[in-house]
Amino acid sequence: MFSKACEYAIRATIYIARQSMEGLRASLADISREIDSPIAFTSKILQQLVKAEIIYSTRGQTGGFYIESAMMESITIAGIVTAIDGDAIYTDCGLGLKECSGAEPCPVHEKFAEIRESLKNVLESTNIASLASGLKNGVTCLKR
Amino acid sequence: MFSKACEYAIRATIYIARQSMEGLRASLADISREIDSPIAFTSKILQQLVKAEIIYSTRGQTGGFYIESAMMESITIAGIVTAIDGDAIYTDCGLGLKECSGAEPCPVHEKFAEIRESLKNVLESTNIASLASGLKNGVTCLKR
DNA sequence: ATTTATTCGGATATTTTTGTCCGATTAAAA
DNA sequence: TTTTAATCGGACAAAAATATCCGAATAAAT
Repeated sequence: MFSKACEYAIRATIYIARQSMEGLRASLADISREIDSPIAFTSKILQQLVKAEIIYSTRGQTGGFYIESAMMESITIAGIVTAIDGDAIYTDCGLGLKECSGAEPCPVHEKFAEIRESLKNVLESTNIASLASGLKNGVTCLKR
Repeated sequence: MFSKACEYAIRATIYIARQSMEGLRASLADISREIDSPIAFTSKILQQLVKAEIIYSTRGQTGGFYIESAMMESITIAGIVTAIDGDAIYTDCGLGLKECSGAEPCPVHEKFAEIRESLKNVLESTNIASLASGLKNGVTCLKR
């Protein structure tokens, strides 16, 4: 469904949020260990998230990544997906047609429009704060 | 959502069904032209569909690809997706975790299970006969 | 000031997906 | 029987996604 990069991005953001809830910064090494992802690749993805202003970073000793607590409820899965994979998953034709639309639809246009709509709703209504809480509770996990 | 290979597979199967409805075989050249896909790559994909017994082929002059009319209603999008992309889209964790399950869920497990379920329902309930009819009517199209 | 621990950015490598080429095989038509 | 038009199968090529390496920049601790 999502690219590997996007999967790592979502998992990393949830972990960073969990740490930020306790006032802690997360280093690249921490994140990579806790979400079980390749460290150098994860670094690139975190940089993309920083540029998209979904997470923040500071350099140097005691540096790391964090999320503003005020923002936690407004960061959605949808926002992360858009930042990393773009919005193809919401907008592109399921059969790969460039000009597929209501006027000139592919054979599965109507059915797929429904699915994409419900997917979009779920991703937009799911914020990082709630996911980080479940993680803190030990209800959910981010690796294996 | 699907791989390019799978998109071509679905479009090709619909076109072949449409032709088979009129008792015609479709050649590789026809298919590639009518669904606007790279011909040699399409050839490989058609061979996979033949092996999966979703479509049939005959060699030699006047040969080509076709679908048994008795089977048209039982060939679903879901079947084609499984043959080409496997069932990862129905079964794999949305965040890429290997052991994600109800017992040890990732943070989006419940929400994604819903989406996958509704996707699966749509793909399993959509047969090729109905899609080919829409194409024959000129309501839908397979290229551009 | 120097050391240490961190992110940033560019170049490179590997793997997977997508796509091409071409000869072998098949079967109908000439 | 030869030619022609088609699928099949293996090797190869190109592009995209995934992943690694390493030095530069930064900032706190020593």
